[in-house]
Amino acid sequence: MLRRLNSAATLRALRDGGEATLSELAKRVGLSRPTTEGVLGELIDRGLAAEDAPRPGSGLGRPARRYRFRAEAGHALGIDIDARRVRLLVADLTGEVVGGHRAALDVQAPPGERITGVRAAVKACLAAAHVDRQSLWAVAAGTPGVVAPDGTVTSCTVVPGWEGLHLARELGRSFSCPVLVENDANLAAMAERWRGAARDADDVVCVHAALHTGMGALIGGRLHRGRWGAAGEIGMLDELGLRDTTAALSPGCFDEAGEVLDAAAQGEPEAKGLVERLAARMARGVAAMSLALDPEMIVVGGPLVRAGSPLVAELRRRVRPLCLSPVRIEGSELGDESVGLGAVRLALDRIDEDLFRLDRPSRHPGGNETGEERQTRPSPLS
Amino acid sequence: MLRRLNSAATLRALRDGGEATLSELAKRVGLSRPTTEGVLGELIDRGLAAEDAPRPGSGLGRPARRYRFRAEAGHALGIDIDARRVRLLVADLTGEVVGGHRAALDVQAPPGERITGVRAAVKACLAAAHVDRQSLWAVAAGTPGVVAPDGTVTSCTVVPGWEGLHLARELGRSFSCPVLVENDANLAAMAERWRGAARDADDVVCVHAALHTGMGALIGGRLHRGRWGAAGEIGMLDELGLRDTTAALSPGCFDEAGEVLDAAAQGEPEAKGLVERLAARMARGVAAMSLALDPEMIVVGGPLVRAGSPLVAELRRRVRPLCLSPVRIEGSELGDESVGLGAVRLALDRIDEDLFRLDRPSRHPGGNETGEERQTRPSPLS
DNA sequence: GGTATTACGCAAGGAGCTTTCATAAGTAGA
DNA sequence: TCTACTTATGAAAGCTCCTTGCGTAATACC
Repeated sequence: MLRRLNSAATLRALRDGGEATLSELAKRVGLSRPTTEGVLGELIDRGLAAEDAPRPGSGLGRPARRYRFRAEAGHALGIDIDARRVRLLVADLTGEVVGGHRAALDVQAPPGERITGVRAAVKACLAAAHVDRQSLWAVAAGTPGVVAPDGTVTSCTVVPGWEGLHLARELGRSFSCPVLVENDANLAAMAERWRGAARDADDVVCVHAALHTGMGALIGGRLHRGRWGAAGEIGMLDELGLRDTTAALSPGCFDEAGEVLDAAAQGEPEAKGLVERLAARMARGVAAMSLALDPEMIVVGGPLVRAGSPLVAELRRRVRPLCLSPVRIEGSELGDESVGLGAVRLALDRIDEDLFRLDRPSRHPGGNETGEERQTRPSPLS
Repeated sequence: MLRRLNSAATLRALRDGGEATLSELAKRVGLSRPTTEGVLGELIDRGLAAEDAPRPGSGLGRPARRYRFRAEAGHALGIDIDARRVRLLVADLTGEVVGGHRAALDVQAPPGERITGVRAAVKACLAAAHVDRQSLWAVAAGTPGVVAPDGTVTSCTVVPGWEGLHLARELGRSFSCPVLVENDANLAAMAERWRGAARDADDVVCVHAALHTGMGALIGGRLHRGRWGAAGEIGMLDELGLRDTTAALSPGCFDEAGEVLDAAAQGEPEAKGLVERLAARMARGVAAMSLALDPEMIVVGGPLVRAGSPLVAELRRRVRPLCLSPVRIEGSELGDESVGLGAVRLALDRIDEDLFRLDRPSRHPGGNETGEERQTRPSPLS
């Protein structure tokens, strides 16, 4: 009944507002103290809250007992898989990153081998962070390409053999918690809104400039995947200049492109010219997305963005005249962690969904699922 | 408290499920009969429910008292203003259209005169439908051009002098209820999802083919306006072929374009060729939107769409190969009522927002507002 | 006209939240 | 060191709202 509601509200207040005394918490939630006390007892039983040592000398009167959200009760794992490497981040329930790991992958390796590499990296990551596998409540992975709602990679040009793989199911074998798979640009967008340049924007587009430039969009603060997970792939239209973006810098070799970027960031004129031409080429694609969605801001990230690179400034200069609205355009500050961070955020969102659902308050979120289920609105019972 | 919740749930069940007896309603909502009884009494006091005559002979036992949603308690008015005419639709609280009206407007008339014309049309419409002005609980108007969140027309190429007008405020003077203003393509999208071709789709794009072709998008079943109300204006990019779409059929004259459309619908070869060429030109723009959003379906409507016109079929043929996903493309079935119907739906949504909000159950939704307020999530109190 | 059936209305019971009051556990000052 | 003040705790009483259960009312069928 309505105990659920108050329980969820209290949990949220405790987590988002940080450690608090009973009275503080009661005021924060808007409930009476005895009720809050009861709810807290329940939360402690479920392992989601814990009592801290009281702090003496912090004021007049009897010292209040202090309670905190037990962030270490569970963890979220974010995985960023691309053609050449895998990056992992583990975070506790507040989103505090408690460990990470990275490992190289062979570009030409077949999918099975690639998955094996990911599994090994996960093992190493969890060991290093001293996080028990049972303590993982959700896992999310980002990959280049289009990811269908059920977690299958339906289209991917940059990872050989990746297409058609039911990645969510494959990864799911390693875990006993929900495993989500998502397009990398989409995750980058989530990361930018969570901890990046788009922190207070509800409608965000994230340009993920890489081999092929994809984009992710957050609408109303929520990820927009599209019916088949293909939202943001506007770069498929040739005339918009988002295809083979790396090749525009250096036809053929990826590392060479990196050198061009570094040189441009240092001001080397010829390299700068190349990057500026790339920006000019990409501008129509970014503008098309901006006109389609009219976002509050656009964050430009991905491997092709280096600190001090002229790419962002040049894009800003070229895109804005094409738009109707005064959209903000900023470079990413998250570097190459954006996708991994976004994956963590996605996993945390999945955990929250379980934690705050009103129909079934479980101590430990549900079992293994190899896909995403449709959102269902809670029943309006008493 | 939680009475509000049950009250709202009961109201919704009564409205969406139709007339019912007490026990039926209780079962529908999941509450006990006495509780439902109490809630219903409250709803009757608020004028939102009424008791019907019992139906004798409809079964064994004592005849049950029957209750119904009082749809006539309030009304929603939808206004469709374009360069040449204004169309109005009035509906009751269930969305049943109870009246309509249309009037011509002078294309060259200054905004003041245009507004006066609209006011007169509203008066005529309400009189014909026998709807009292006080009975209007919300009004929505659609117009070509970009409409800012506060109801100002910030950009409009087809209605002279329209740009910069605070249309929501101007129209608001005539009413004592909330007045919303929205882009016509956006409203068309809402109409298509409500009563048109996109009835069961959550992510919908509506192509509104007119002088300038704009698009509206529904994401997750909700209208996506964008930060400045400019979402869908992807046609501003020249290379996408959505600009001056009418001119492509007949440079100069609007009526002539209509003749071309009629001729094409009847199979006249030369006209058909013109329309097909137009579709080919528009295909990239529609595909761009489809790639950007990956909608479940695209509905093609607007003045340039006639029954039997080759435009829709040709667009379908040209757009789908450019997309990654198997998007459905259908022609509108709503004709020239789509914008007006969408306006009614928007007004009804505004009414629902008041009717089902949990913090303040008012008999009569709030006073005059000349803009849209930001959505605020209900407080999580007990 | 009697009986079976279904709905209504009232009363009792229970869950959950709030208010209130006495008590406990500290700090500040004499 | 003792007293007064302040603030938190714990238990009890009271309120609201929902539910269950029972007796009564109104109709159809035989």
